[in-house]
Amino acid sequence: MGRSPCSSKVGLHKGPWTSREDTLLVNYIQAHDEGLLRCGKSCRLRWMNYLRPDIKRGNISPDEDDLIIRLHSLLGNRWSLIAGRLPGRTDNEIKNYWNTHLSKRLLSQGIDPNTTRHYQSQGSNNKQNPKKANATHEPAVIPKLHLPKPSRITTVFLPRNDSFDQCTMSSSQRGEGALDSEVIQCPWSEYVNDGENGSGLLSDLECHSGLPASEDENSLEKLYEEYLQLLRTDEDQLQLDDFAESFLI
DNA sequence: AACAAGGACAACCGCATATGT
DNA sequence: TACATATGCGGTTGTCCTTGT
Repeated sequence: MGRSPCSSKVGLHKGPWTSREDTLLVNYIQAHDEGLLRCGKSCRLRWMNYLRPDIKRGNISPDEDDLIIRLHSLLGNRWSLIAGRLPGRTDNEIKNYWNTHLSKRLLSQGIDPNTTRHYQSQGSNNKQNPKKANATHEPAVIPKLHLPKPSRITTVFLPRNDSFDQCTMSSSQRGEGALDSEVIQCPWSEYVNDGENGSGLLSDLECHSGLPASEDENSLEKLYEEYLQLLRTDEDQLQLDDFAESFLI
C-alpha cells in the first residue's frame, strides 16, 4: 500500500535539495510551462497508466489472458502484483480487463471469478443472474496484505517487449487522435538523467521490486524460479496456494 | 436519423503506509 | 514520538463509443 522507500531506488538523490537541483527544476518548469493545473497524484496516474513509454498497447493476448486468470486465482484482486508479472500492462488495465471481460466470461462458463472454481450445484436462477449468484455465494477469503506490497518487477526479472527499450512512442500507437503528430517522450527523463551516474526515470521504474529488504538475491532467484515453474507446468491448487502464501509472509 | 442501453476504459476517491521534519 | 505530507493501491465513478431499436 504505502510507497516503497526512496532509499531503495538506485541512483536517486535524497535529503535537502542542492542549488544545482533547484536550478534544474526551475529550468524544467520554465521549459515545459507551469500552467498544468493537475495534482501530483493525477499526473502520476496519467503517466503510469497512459503516457509511460513502456506501456504495451493493444489487445490482451491469449497468453496474457490465461496468465491473468491464473495469477488472479493465486493473488486475488491484487492488481498491481498481477500487473508486475505482465510486462507493459498496468494494474488499472488489468483490473478493467478483469471486470469487463474475464469475470463475465468465467461467470458464463459457470466459474466463480473469485476462486476460478466451478460453482457447486446451485440453483438455475444464479446462472441466469450472475450478479445475484456472485452476491449470494461465499466470497473468497483473501487475507489482507499489508507488507510487503511488491510493485513492478517486470523489467528486472522478465524479458522485455522490444518496445520497452524505446523511450518514445507515437501517439498513433495509443490511438489518440488529438496528438497524432506528436511523439511522446518520457517528460522527466532529461531532467532526471542529468546526474553523473546516468540513472533516470526508466531505471527508477525498473528498479523497485518492493520485496522485503531482508530478501537476499538468492531468495529472489528462488522466488522467481518458483514463479517460472508455476507458469511452465500445471500445478494443482495446493501448490498454487503455497506459492501465493510465499507472497504473504 | 435520433435516441437509449450497454460496454470499455480512463480517471477519481479514499485509505493505508512510508518518509521527512 | 507525533504530525504532515507523499505515494501506491484497490474500488468506484464518469465519460465516450458502439450497438440496437
